[in-house]
Amino acid sequence: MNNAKIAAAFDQVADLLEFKNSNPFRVRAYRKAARVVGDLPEAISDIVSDPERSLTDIDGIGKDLAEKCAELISTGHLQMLDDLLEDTPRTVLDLMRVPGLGPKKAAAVFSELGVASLPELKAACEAQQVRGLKGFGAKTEASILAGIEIASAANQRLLWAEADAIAEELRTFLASVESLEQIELAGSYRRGKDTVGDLDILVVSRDAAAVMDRFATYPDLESIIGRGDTKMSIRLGNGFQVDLRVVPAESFGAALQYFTGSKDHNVILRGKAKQMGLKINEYGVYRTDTDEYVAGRTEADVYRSLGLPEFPPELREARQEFEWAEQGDLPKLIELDDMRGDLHMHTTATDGTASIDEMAAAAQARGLSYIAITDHSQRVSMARGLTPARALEQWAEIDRWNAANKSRFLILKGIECDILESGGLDLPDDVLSQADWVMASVHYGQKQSARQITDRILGAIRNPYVSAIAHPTGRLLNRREAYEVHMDEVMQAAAEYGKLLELNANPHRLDLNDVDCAAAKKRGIPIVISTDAHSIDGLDVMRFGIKQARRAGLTASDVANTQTWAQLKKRVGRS
DNA sequence: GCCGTTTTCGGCCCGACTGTTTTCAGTCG
Repeated sequence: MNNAKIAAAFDQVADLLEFKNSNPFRVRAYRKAARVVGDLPEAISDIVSDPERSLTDIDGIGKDLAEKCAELISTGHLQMLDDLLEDTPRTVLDLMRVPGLGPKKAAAVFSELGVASLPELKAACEAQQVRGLKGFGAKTEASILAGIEIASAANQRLLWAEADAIAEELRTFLASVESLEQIELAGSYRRGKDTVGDLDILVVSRDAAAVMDRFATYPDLESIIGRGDTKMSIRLGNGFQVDLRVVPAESFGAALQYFTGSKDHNVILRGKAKQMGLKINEYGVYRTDTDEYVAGRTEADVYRSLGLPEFPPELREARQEFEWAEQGDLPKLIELDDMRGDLHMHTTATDGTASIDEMAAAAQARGLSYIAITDHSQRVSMARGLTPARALEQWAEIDRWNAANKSRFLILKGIECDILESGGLDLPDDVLSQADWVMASVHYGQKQSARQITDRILGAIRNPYVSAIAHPTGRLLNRREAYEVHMDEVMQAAAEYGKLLELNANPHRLDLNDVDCAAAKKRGIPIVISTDAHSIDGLDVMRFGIKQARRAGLTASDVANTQTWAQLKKRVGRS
């Protein structure tokens, strides 16, 4: 029972309690516990089994939730959740995914009409039964009907990279409004979350109506959800929602802070304001007693008025940022310019589309001073993985390239060596020993048990020629869950054997995730951020990895490939 | 259900918008 599963159980309890119209603060307690457990950079089970420690030391975990964690770990079940599920079928939770249908209205259709799933809801709307309920009308019924399709869509969240493309397009589109003075995107997009549920645009304009009119003509607009004096929401063709808010200039910083969130970060901020005799909303910071405006023009002003540093958006997750600020050691987060090398990429030798020479030129053009060519090994037959002979042949070619190019740019002889299903590596040690840089990764047998997969990875870590584990959990965002793996054991071994872990910057992977990267940092394991490029353009995904690294609180010194190869070489045991 | 240099009880962030109302509840972020 890992942290993610405990968090999922608590989240489900929160959903069901909310549906049952329980005390909203109790619901919030479960939600907060789910988040705190999910964000924790160490295993709950480790804390439970340590007699010196107590879960109640974790903020948001009291006596009751500590016991529920212990119950989940020892039995694999939560009696309370099982009981709740007996009262309420799991499918009713789908009802609350319909925009406009919250817990109250969902409960009403369930208890009054016996509607327990999206298809039943659709039928009830079409039979015009829903409009008869108290608090419902024909318009509500119509909007529910329209919303069912949105709720049925499997993936509501976009990859950050996809959201980024839309965000930049919208920014350009709205920038042509003459009265527009400032524009910024907020929300989880600005915080750099790996997936984004919607976009929040903030603008300052003398003429709000002009901005909204322009917004209403956005080419990909599917429907207008609502429009008021200061707020307008639209839905795009892909179902993605975009909110636009027009705020006065003296409130821009406060609004940006407010709508960037996260919600939990803001709750803490408000609490702190309250203690100082201040109140804070999206219009600014005000004195509680006199309502006098204190700050709001810039985010820095808002935070300063509360005696806090301007947190980078990526850190605003109510994890450790307030603690860091208090101790005065908010980390100086890594930036794209800190990167000196890229240690994971493919060429035409396997499934890439560019040659070694082309990849080297493209990497140089991007300001890097070294790369590792890491084509697949033979087991990955679909990609024509390299046999020992072909690997040695490629490395000889790289030697010739380095000899011929007297520039300071360096190509490393690398390999992405498959960790076989049966354990062990896909290439013999006498071949691996001739590489400068060996990444080991799991591609097959991802459905094996956590024990099997963990042992395979531990075996790779113990191999003296392996430098790093690539995409350590195998997840593909919106497509495939991470395989089962005991990450705490992997990290312990990585720390012990001096091996590195990858943060794969491909926007579909972003693997390790932010929480695991933070855990690695805590254990002193260097992270290598790499693009896994299969083409020249593939080298440009580095910035997505940097975003995620920042969310983990990583600095340049936590990331191995901010160093020169001469420095890094010592770390990975090459002489 | 959590939490405590105002507290072990009584708080727990706050405002915009919509639809159904006729002063407000529900939803959302």
